[in-house]
Amino acid sequence: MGSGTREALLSAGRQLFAAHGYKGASVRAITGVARANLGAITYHFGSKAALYDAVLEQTLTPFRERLRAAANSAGSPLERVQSFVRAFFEHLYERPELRGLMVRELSTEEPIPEAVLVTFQANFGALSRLIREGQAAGEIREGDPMMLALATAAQPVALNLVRPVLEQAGAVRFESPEARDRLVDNAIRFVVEGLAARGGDEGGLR
Amino acid sequence: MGSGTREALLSAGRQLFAAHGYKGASVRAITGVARANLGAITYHFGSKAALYDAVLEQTLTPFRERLRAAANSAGSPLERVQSFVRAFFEHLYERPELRGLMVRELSTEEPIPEAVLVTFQANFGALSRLIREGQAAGEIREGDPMMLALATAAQPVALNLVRPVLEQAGAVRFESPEARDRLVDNAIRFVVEGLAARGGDEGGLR
DNA sequence: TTAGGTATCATACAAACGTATGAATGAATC
DNA sequence: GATTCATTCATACGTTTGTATGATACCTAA
Repeated sequence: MGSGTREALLSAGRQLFAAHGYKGASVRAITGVARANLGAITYHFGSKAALYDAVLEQTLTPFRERLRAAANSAGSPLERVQSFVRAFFEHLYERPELRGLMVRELSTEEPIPEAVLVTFQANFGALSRLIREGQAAGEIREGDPMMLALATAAQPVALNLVRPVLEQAGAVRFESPEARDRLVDNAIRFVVEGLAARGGDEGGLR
Repeated sequence: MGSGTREALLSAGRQLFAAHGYKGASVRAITGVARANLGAITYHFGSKAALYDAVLEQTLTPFRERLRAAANSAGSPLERVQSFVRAFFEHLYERPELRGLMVRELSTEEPIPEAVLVTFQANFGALSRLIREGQAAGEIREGDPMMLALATAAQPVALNLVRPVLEQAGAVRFESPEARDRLVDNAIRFVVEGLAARGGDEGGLR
């Protein structure tokens, strides 16, 4: 076991950094939630910034791997694009902290941490390759694969970003699983319509 | 004129809040950029929080009005959706600070300020109404107009959000106007494909 | 029991924070 | 020329920040 303190700090850090940002989450608040001593972060990680990096790494790695797995799943390229988008949604739903961390990282003007760049490139690369395959198979319409990948990934990214506003504005209820499913299905349908080649088999796959 | 100091504070605040967040932009930094005295924010706005609210209001109002104008422009509903999306992109491009402010506002877990909610509801409402019209005209496919509006707005929202990563990752160059145009055109094409009714006139409008 | 290393603890510290205060300034009003 | 009022200024205050320090506790190996 060594020390559960280290893991408690990572967990509290993930939660508080996501909710209040790097500056908004104080060392005292984090150690408080983790039921650890004030000096615990310095001892286990060296500094607050190092804890933040560790949190980012710990959060982004499973995300990266999940999307890679979805991209390599069974089915035609366009079907795998759908799996990819669905996995994107699901992962963000299951790990609410990821949203806050990701968004806060992107909104800043400070240099973007390595882990974020790596994750972006991996996910974005996987999706563009998938789209290129789909074009070769005649399943996806013509167009720059990178641009199409961006437009595709925009669905899970944006819909999760605006989630708190949707809830607070009362426009769409995310909490109910049925509403969430409808939203995800709608996004996937939208993506398929946006990507599908309009030759022979009309109407897309779903 | 009264005092250019007030405007200088708003301008510096807009810039620094967007770049570094609320907590990251100190009163000393803001008054420094504005070439004003340390006490100037207290004097002119009462507090740092009040300055932030003023910045938000000053930034969001023109945005709201621009999108409303685009939604009410000439053309068929689907053409007006395109104008809406294009105006969305253009406004975010012309006012880079809006991106940082908006995103940072959405990533937080604190209650969302009035001005943000109002802006969201106005823009989202205008877009859903447009889509409903398009459905009535047989120009836009079936589906919940709110869901379709979300999927549509996702393009400008997400593509602007990830902009710094795109630039830093070297994936897409935003700085060059031609690349930007290609990106916007691609997003609009994607939206039209995603929305268009597939009856009679195949292939969408653009 | 003793020694040694790891972890936790209560504090202390300097720096940065937002705000308050009262004096100085300058232009307009009488 | 004196008065008034809005503004700017230097400075001080009390908090909160991240980190450093040295003592204490705990477990393992001798």
